[in-house]
Amino acid sequence: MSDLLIQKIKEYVELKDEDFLLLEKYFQKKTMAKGDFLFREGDAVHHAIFVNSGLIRTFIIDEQGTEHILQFALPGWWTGDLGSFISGATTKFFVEALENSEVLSISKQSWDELLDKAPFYLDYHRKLLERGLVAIQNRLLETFSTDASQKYQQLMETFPDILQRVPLYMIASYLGMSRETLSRVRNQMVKKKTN
Amino acid sequence: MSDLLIQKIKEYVELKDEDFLLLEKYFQKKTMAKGDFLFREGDAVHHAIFVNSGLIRTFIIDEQGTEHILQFALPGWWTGDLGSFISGATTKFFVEALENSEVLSISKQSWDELLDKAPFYLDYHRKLLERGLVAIQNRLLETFSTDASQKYQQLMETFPDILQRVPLYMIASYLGMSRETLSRVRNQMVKKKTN
DNA sequence: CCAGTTCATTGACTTAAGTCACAAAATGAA
DNA sequence: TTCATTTTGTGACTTAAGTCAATGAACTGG
Repeated sequence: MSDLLIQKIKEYVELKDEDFLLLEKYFQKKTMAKGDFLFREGDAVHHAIFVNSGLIRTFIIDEQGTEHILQFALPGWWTGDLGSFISGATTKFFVEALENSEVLSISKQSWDELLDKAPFYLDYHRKLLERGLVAIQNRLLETFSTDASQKYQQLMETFPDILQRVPLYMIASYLGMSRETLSRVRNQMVKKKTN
Repeated sequence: MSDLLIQKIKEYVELKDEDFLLLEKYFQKKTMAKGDFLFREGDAVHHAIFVNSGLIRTFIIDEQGTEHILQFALPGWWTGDLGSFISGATTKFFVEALENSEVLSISKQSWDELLDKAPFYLDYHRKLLERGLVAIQNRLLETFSTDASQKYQQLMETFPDILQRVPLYMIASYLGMSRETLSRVRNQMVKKKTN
């Protein structure tokens, strides 16, 4: 079983020994090579995904053919498409491994069963949702109230590790700007520092 | 007790008669006149708010002094600041009644007790969070992939009622554009229709 | 270790949206 | 109704960011 998942759950709720024995049954380990897709636009999403190691991104492609990255999921994060997972509708997302990765996969059916049987899991899930909602709210407000340079600096502070691991054009996409703009922003910052 | 809250909960979970007797104890009715603030930046937020009637907005004011509206809460919606409510930190939000309104208020303490005692409420809350997270994700992706005109048209389709009830400069703020831009977008749409 | 791709940078130009200033409507309180 | 305030609309101009195109750097897989 994934020690990481157990560790993460413990950050939110109390876990007894028999509790994480229960978890074993529900999750399946899956390895992904860099470039593998977990699913693509149009797929039905019947699994929730927890990242054990590696790096996964979720993105959409809009009508103009432009990619927009919604999330970079590092170890300890959940990823996938919550909307499709709960509604059963086909997804608009692509989920791709940016590095060789290992994930835990749980089917919708198992998920519902687990929520039903394990109060601690329900509680964990709820707290995760609460924090997730707050985080994405903040991200939305940030897109409204900051310019390109501030967005980049903010990212550098909150997820410095991501900058080391993903190409800059993906960072730009995540921040909602063109790669050229990001390039210029970075350039400006270097100039200002050396002054 | 609020019939609306009960009705809303029933949209998500099964409710027995004794269940909504329980609810009575936890919520307090509060009336707000147009222009009243429920709380402001810097306040500690110890209550969650359910809108029974009227219209409430939540917004922040950024460093440049510009307002950014995060939400218009119509009857049946929850509002406030989830982040501060769960963490206890002071808020950056302003919550203001745009019309004379009636809300239900529940303290953090009661909230936790209710979640603990009433499994149906936990379930309702969880499902609400799930849908809320998906909705705000979609809003974020929309800000990345659409121009001013598309954003306005999208809003017209999803919340036509709001347009009747709030000044346009607030709509503009909600959509993340200046009031002048919104004015021009609307003007263009009229011209195109009459052609 | 080389060839071919992928990625980043830069300059020139375009464009969508913002800003400022003012005027015209609309609203609403006395 | 009237007067003051709030809200909306418009023109002129600015600006941040996008687009296009070309070049160079850096990986990477055989």
